[in-house]
Amino acid sequence: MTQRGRGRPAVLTVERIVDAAVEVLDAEGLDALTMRRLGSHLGVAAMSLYRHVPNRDALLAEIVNRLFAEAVTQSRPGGPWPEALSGFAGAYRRMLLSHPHAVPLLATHPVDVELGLELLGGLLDRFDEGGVPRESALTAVQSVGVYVLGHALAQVGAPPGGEEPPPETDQTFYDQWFDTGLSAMVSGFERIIGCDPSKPPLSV
Amino acid sequence: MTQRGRGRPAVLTVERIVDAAVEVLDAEGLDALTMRRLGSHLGVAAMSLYRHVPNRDALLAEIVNRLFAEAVTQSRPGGPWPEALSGFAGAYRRMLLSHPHAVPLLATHPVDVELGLELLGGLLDRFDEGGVPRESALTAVQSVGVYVLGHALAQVGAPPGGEEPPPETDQTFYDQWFDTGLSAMVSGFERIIGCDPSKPPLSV
DNA sequence: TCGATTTTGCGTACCTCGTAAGCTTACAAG
DNA sequence: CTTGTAAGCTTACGAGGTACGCAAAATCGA
Repeated sequence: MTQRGRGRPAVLTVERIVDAAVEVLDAEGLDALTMRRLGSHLGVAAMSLYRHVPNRDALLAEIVNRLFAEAVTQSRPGGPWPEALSGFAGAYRRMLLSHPHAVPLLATHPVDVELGLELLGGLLDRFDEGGVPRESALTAVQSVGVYVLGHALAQVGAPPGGEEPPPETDQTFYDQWFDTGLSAMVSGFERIIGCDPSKPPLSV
Repeated sequence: MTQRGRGRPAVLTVERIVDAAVEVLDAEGLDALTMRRLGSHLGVAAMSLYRHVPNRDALLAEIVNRLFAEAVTQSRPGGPWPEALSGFAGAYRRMLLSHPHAVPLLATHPVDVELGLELLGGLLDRFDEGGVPRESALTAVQSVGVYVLGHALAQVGAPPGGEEPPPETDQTFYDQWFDTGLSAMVSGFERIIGCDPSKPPLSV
C-alpha cells in the first residue's frame, strides 16, 4: 500500500502509527506507550517508527491532534453560540473521558493552532452570527476548552498510575460539577459578551 | 539537627529534598529533575533520597502539595466570596506562572484532598458567610481552580521542552484572556448560586 | 569505655528507554 | 538484470529509576 514511487513499499504510515499508539495508550497507559512496544504492536522494530515520526514527543503531539480532531468532529455546532459552545464542551469532555490516559497528553501538548482554528471554524461561525467579535469568541472558546481540560484532569486524577475510585457515585458527582461550572462560565460569557451586535462590549 | 533518636543523624529531610527539587525544577525543567541530579544538587548520592521518599513520583506529588500550599497561603481571602474567589484564582495563577515547569506537575498530580480542604478553609468560610451551601461553594472553588490550571497549561505551552514566545504582547494577551474568563465564571456562579439575601451570621 | 542497636547514606547492578549510525531489503525504472 | 531509492532492521550507547546489601555514625545499656 501507499506505493507512490520507487523504493521498498511502506508497511507503516503516520496514520497507522498514530492509530496503534492510541490503542496502546488506551489499553495500557502512557508509560506503556514506548517505541518498542508500539513497534511490536505493529509488527515492526522500534527504530522503524523513526522513518515516519521524528521522535516520541512528536508522536505524542500527533496523538493530541488526532484526538482533538475526533472530539470536535463529533460535535455539531448548531443554534446560537451558547448552545454550540456547550455542545463543543460536551463533545470535548466525552472524548477525554473515553481516552483517560490521553488527558495528560492533551494537557502538556498544545493542539496545533492551525488545525485547531480550522476544526473550530463551525463553532466560531455561530459567534459571528450572533454578532460577537472574533476576539471575544476566541476568548470564550479557549476559556471553555481550558475549563473542560482542567476538569477532565481533575476527574482522571493521577493517570500515569492510578486506581479506580467508586463507580457510579463518582460519575454523577463529576458530571454535576462539570455541568454547573460550564453553565456558570457560559452564562457569564453571555452577560459579558452581551447579545447586542451593535457594540462590542469586550474591549480587547 | 533533626536528631530525635538513635542512629546516624540525617543530613537529608523531606523538606530539604523538596526545596532542592523545586529549585532544580525551576532552574532546569522537569526532565532535568532526575534522582541523580537532585542528589548531586544536595551533595548526596541518588539512592540516599530513597530513605526519605518512596520513589520519584511521590517526590513530584510532594512538590505539588508544597507549591499549592505556597499559592493559597499567599492569598488573603477577605470580603464577600466573589472577591475571595478571584483572589484565590489570582494567587494560584501567580504561583503557576512563577514555576512554569511545575505546571504540568500540578496538572497530573492532584493536590492531597485533606491538605487542599485545610488550605482552602478560609476561602470556603467566605461562602459560608454569604449563605452559600458547602456543596455549591466547593463546586465554584473547584471549577475556578480547574480553569486557572487549564489556563496556565495553555500559557506555559509545551513545558517539558519549549521555546519562549514574544515577550510583552504575549503576557498581556494571556492576562486579558485570564481575567475575562475568570470574570465570566465568577459572575456566572454569582448568578447560579444567587446572592441569598438572608445572610446567616458567621458560625464558627 | 565498649559493644549492640539503629538509622542513614552509598556503591553496584539491572533493566528499560529513546534514539544515533549504518546495513539490508524490496520495490520501480531503465 | 542493474541500479537507485525508500523503508525497515540490527546493534549499540548513554541516561534514568530503583532493588539490594554494605558501611558509617550516632545513642544506649553495661
